[in-house]
Amino acid sequence: MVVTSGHTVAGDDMDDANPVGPPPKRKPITARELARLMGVSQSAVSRAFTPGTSISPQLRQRILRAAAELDYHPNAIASMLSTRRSNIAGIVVSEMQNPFYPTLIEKLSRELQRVGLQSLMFNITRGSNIEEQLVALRKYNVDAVVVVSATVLSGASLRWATEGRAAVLVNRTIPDQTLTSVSCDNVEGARAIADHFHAIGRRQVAYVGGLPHTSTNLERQNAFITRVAELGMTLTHTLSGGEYSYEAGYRAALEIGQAKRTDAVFFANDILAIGGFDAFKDGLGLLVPEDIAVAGFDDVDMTRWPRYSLTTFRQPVDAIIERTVSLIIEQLSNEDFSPSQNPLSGELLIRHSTVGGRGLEKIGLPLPPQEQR
Amino acid sequence: MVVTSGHTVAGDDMDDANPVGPPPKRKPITARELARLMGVSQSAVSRAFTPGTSISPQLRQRILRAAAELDYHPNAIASMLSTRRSNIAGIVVSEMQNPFYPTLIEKLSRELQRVGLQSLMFNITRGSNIEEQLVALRKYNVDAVVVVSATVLSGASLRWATEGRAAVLVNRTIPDQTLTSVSCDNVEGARAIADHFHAIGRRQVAYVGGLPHTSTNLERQNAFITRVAELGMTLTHTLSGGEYSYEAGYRAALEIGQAKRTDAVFFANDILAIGGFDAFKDGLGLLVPEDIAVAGFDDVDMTRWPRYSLTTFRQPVDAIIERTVSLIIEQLSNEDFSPSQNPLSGELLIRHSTVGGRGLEKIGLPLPPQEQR
DNA sequence: CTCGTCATTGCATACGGATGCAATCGTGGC
DNA sequence: GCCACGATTGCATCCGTATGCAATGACGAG
Repeated sequence: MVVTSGHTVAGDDMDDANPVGPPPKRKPITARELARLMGVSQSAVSRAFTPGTSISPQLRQRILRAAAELDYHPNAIASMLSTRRSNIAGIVVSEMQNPFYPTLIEKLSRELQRVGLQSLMFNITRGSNIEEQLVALRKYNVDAVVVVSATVLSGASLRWATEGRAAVLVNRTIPDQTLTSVSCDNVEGARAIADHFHAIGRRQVAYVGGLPHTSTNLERQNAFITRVAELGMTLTHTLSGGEYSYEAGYRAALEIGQAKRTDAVFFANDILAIGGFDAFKDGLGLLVPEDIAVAGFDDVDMTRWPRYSLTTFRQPVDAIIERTVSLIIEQLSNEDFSPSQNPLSGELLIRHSTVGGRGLEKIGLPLPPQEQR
Repeated sequence: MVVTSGHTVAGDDMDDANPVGPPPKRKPITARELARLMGVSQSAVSRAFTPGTSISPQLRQRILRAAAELDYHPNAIASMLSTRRSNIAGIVVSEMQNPFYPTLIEKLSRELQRVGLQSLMFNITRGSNIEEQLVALRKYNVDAVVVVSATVLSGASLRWATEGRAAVLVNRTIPDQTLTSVSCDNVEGARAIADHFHAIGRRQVAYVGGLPHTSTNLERQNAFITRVAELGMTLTHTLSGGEYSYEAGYRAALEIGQAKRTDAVFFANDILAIGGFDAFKDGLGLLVPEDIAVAGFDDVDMTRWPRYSLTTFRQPVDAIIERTVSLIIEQLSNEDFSPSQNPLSGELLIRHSTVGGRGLEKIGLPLPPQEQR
């Protein structure tokens, strides 16, 4: 048996001609090379870059300095393979017409980055094969999964996709509560809106929902209806916009406004509410809030625009993100971790769409001071 | 269990924030195990999952079936290490107040996913050490980088971060043009707005910019000013909002409106324009477009809301994304690829903020048919 | 019936770093 | 001056796949 180890560098010869250049680019320096150049072991290099390992401060410094000089950076892929930790969080999102979510995702991604997790986006599109898209989540071995997709995914899919890793559902739940979720307290919010309508003397109220089968929609709707009944108000309409869009809000508002027996409407989110607001004012010539009061949910930027000055229930975005990140960290470190549901308190923001000019004072520029960013 | 090693800890708080904790979870099945169970070689398993490899259809089927049964999926991390291809694109973003960008990023990420690239988000925050944040880009060995961050990053940083990999700058350029960029044709857009103002009889026009030193702002401003001069119109103001925000537009509009000698304003993006619109109407009681015409840039959703019906220059988002993705694919396959600048044509959308009710007919619902999505 | 060819499949090793364990070095105690 | 012990450092091996090359098998030509 011939053991021609080493020796012939490559099948160079003539068939070196490879027209296509599919594989690599200029190779970055590796830990081994750095080590060889410095006359130390590759282990030393590895340890120099790993906090809490056994290595003398001097050697570590020497290595770090040399690394900086030679532009060496540990290859994260290789680390992942040996440590079985990717330091990557998968963020599962789907179509978002609601500007609330891009904002949330950006902040979330920033926070995750701060604790050492990069965010890998997984866009789930309604049409295509969902299970198949989730396979990627598992293949990439992400340490954690944050699901910010209200729809599309079933509980079963989610359980499968997140099996064996840290996971948090944001603003959605699954019926059996086997997964940890963090959300705005929809019940609190919807009740607050109902209470507010009552407090300003409205008695004929309506609800306009968004995507029918989402937990956000159902929770807000049920809580609102319940509270409205408790307060002895009349529920004139319960509509579903079918989606969380401006047009859906506009359409629903036309229907409500034309019936002329409603004096306050709670839209399940701000975009719906803004569409409704425009329909009442421009489409039907009603006065807001005199003829009809309008409230939304989320507190997106636009609610603060003077045209709308929309009363809304602010989702505690920062708290949601903070809790999400800390729950993930906890799951990553605790062997035993049991799923929990985490509704977080929001805040009712009363603006001109429910309380006329007398009740609040417009300040020169669009934003009342306490709401300035 | 870990017995906290009293690590001397480099208090050198290079806050290498790493979520700590026991790495592993329940181990998924590997190719080797699958192979052993089936009595074939690990290579066979690998080949079964790699298109275009030498393996009989029968064996491939047998393996794929068994894999499905045992819930085996090739570990992407390990593949990356072997192939030196991560199939990941890094998307570099920074603070975005402009809703145009989240939308773009979502679509971009979806398209990249369609061609087999997952998107890893890199949020660059203005405050912190930028170079340090870019290191991650290199450590993760992303195959490609898409920069959608108008600001913050210098050309030098970008060149370093993207060195040796496919890269595309979206809606920004760097002076020396050593990197490929794809953007909306700002010059075309700004000229179109100027022409439009001229066509509707305006002669006293103003420009309101956003972030002063961004290429988008500079290009739009210069092209507008030039064209205005060519057409013999008077440029009454050239303001910089300082940022692309509603408030900045509002403020600038107050200043312009109070001077009472301007009859058309081009805002460098839609958010500025909407702020300006509200300032003119609510803040100053002017009529739009009768007293003053307002135009924006981007064509975000809100421009179509009936309240605003904002004339704007539509960025060819789909074309931008398509070109970006194809340029990336090209760079990934071509050894020699030279950077190019790719301005793409947009489209002037004339709406009511420049042409009164006579000129356009409002259709029942908010969106004129040809603009329905 | 024998040999060459092509199609499959297995074997061995590389990818770049992490880490258990052994080897080495420096020190203080006796 | 000798030995034990803790602090460092190096060695060898593993993480899970991909892939060049050799081995095996099937099949048609001569």
